[in-house]
Amino acid sequence: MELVPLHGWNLSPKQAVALQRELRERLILRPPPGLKVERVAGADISMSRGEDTAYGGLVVLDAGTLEPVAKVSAAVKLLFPYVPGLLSFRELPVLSEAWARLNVRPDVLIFDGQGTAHPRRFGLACHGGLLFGVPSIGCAKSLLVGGHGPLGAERGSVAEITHAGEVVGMAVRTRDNVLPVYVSPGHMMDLPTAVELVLRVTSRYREPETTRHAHRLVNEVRRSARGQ
DNA sequence: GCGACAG
DNA sequence: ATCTTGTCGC
Repeated sequence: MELVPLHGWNLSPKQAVALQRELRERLILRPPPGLKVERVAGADISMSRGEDTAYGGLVVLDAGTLEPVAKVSAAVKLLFPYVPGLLSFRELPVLSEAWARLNVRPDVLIFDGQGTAHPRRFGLACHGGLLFGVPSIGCAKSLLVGGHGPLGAERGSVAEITHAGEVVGMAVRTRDNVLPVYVSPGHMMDLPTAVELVLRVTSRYREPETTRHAHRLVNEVRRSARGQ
């Protein structure tokens, strides 16, 4: 699939922060009118302890059956360190390579990380959605910023995530009596739609099937690339 | 200055 | 993210 030319990746953390402040102005925090979700994709990366190579992958699922219809992966040398708040600069170079190899366009892409639930409202899902030109959602396993009140123990229970007086996302219980996931819109998305979609692609496990498939894919790719 | 801190 | 054994619970 096509990439939207945004910028290079050889940046300092300082430059990355400045870029986030610029790029966030381009975000559209509402879904395209009449959005029909027939294909949902997940993205993830994997790496080994002392290695500097990252493996990135995307898996597109049929939204009705949740069966994979396309898988792509790539391996790239890591350029950027892990800095809380700047995760996209570490993960998107590899994911871009994988995206370029994809020949099926998903209607929505779910990232393993935050969307607007970010100190500058520009998490991985926002950056990725903008770069790939696709509606996107952030679905993280833990919070980066903000907090939320209690939520019911049943699947479907939610609680607003607030930060600096703003509602930036939603804690969502995807399974009864299991820790919630943290959902926030990325690009071309709003919070209610993001929550609805995450629940739609989550069934037997805490995390969306998209994320689980992508996670398995990149780990398989890394294991089979090991030693070569 | 002190802690918190997606993956 | 990754490194790892056992263990609690449905």
